Amino acid sequence: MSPAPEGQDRPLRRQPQANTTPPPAQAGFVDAVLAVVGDIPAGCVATYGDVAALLGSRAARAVGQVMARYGSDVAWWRVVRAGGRPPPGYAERAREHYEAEGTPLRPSSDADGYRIDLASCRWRP
DNA sequence: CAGTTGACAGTCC
DNA sequence: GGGACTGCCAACT
Repeated sequence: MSPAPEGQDRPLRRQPQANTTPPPAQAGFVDAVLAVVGDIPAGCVATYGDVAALLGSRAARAVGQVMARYGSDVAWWRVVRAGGRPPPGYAERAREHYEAEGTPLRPSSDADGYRIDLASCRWRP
């Protein structure tokens, strides 16, 4: 196929926020992340990079920040890292949700003791 | 206003 | 197959 060597991807142009006076906190990025996470069906998971990509940004880390602060109101366990690994420190809590929702897990020798089978349950918009 | 942080991803060795 | 560095973006101090 075409090599498409175009290095200039211009993926960007985040949605303009008409709101110049953010009341509680600019819910622009936050609301977007929570909305995407809320769209993930039970039994499926998405990576931080996927969520960020849906927002039109590569800010995978920013997504994690939102989850850390506002994730308490969403299914944060449905958002995992690349490689199908749950967030460090939350592996046990996430595992409870995965088993409850029927998310395909795979045994692992990692400290977490398990891994998410992204190949089978990676959510795709 | 500038620097630091942070539940990451992707590539290179 | 695993480890280290860099890049990216948004919020916090």
